[in-house]
Amino acid sequence: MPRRTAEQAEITRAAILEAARHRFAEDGYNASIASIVSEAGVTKGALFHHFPSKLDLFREVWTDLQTRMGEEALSEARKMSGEDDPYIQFLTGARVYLKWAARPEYFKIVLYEGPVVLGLQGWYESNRNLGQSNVHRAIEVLAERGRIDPRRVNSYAVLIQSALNGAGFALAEGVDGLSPDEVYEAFEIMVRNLN
Amino acid sequence: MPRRTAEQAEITRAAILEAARHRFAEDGYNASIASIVSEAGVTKGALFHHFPSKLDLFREVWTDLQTRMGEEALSEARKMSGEDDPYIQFLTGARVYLKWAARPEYFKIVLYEGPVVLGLQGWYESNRNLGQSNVHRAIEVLAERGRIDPRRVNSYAVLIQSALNGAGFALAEGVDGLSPDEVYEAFEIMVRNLN
DNA sequence: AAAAGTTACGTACCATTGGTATGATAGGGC
DNA sequence: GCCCTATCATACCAATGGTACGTAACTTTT
Repeated sequence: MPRRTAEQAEITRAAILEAARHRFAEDGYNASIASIVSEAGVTKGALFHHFPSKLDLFREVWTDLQTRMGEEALSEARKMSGEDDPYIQFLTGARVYLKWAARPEYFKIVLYEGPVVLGLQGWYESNRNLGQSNVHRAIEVLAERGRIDPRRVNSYAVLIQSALNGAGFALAEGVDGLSPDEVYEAFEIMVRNLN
Repeated sequence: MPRRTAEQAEITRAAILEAARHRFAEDGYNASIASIVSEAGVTKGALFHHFPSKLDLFREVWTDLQTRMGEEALSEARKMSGEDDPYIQFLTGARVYLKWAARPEYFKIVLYEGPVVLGLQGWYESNRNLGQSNVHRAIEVLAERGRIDPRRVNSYAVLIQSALNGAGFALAEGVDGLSPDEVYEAFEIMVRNLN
């Protein structure tokens, strides 16, 4: 019984996306298409009608998660302080990020499988657009305020971004029983002590 | 013409390992077995005789690279200072690590594909054994010397290890045209300023 | 030294899986 | 009411990891 209404088609598409998110989070990218369409209650025909390839499907799941995390970070930063101090925004963003990193779906899909599946350049660029730019801007602000050596802005930006990234990994993995708050506190101190 | 001498067999095995390292570094884990045996000049039979599965082959390539990097770090640390100060050893290890991280084969196989292919637990454990233990020990030393708050040892260890890891990524990617020395200097300052 | 057993492969085949080609049916524009 | 096309379902294809089995040479046993 093909050719449903446009509304129905949208539901189908959403069901596939959701199922894909579940399966990818569970089994990584080698979750089979069969298992995805099975969970979504459709067939391969529907999937390949809505998405050109498995990779595109993954990319869309990835983008969706990234977007939602970014939105939460932004709205949180806005409500946090009326003024828009990039440094405070950065810290708020870091906090939100650590929270999301501990969520299995976000962690497994965006942080863990994402880079390898989507390729280095794509992932790194996206990550830079989302995170690194914030980090870089925050470090620059510190340099402008005379708190750190301007020549080390680029290096610091990379190190800080990486520390945050890996902290997300460690939290998701439950290393040493660390909590997000605990790690965030140490992170904040580390950044504050740069010079 | 089967059943070569044991010496010949070892050559075959080494050829497969080397070919696998090349192919994995080039195309990642989805480098086909066919391409590996082709480059090695043998057939699938030889490969599956020497290695139980593609995954085991990858793991062996991975381990080999890790071992060689670790040995260089160790020998470098030994020749660096007669005494064995864990903190100096840690810094030396960091330097060597950054150098290796910029090498395509090490980067692509160990850092990039490794975690996803081998699974989180395996990679993380291995990584903890190799790097994190050094990092953790170094941070502990800093705590013992009263330089940092002992309660933050675990958090700092994760953050520092991650910063180093990601710095390796960034260097291999050539982000912002950073050089290993430059990043290492910033890294050293960052660690020194912890409290 | 000949037989027996094992190692080191090569070859043919199998099962899974991403992707495609084709077809069918019903909703929407004229 | 008719036609076009969006929305799927089904049957099929190609690539790939892995296995089964064969075979010849080295090693050990007697």
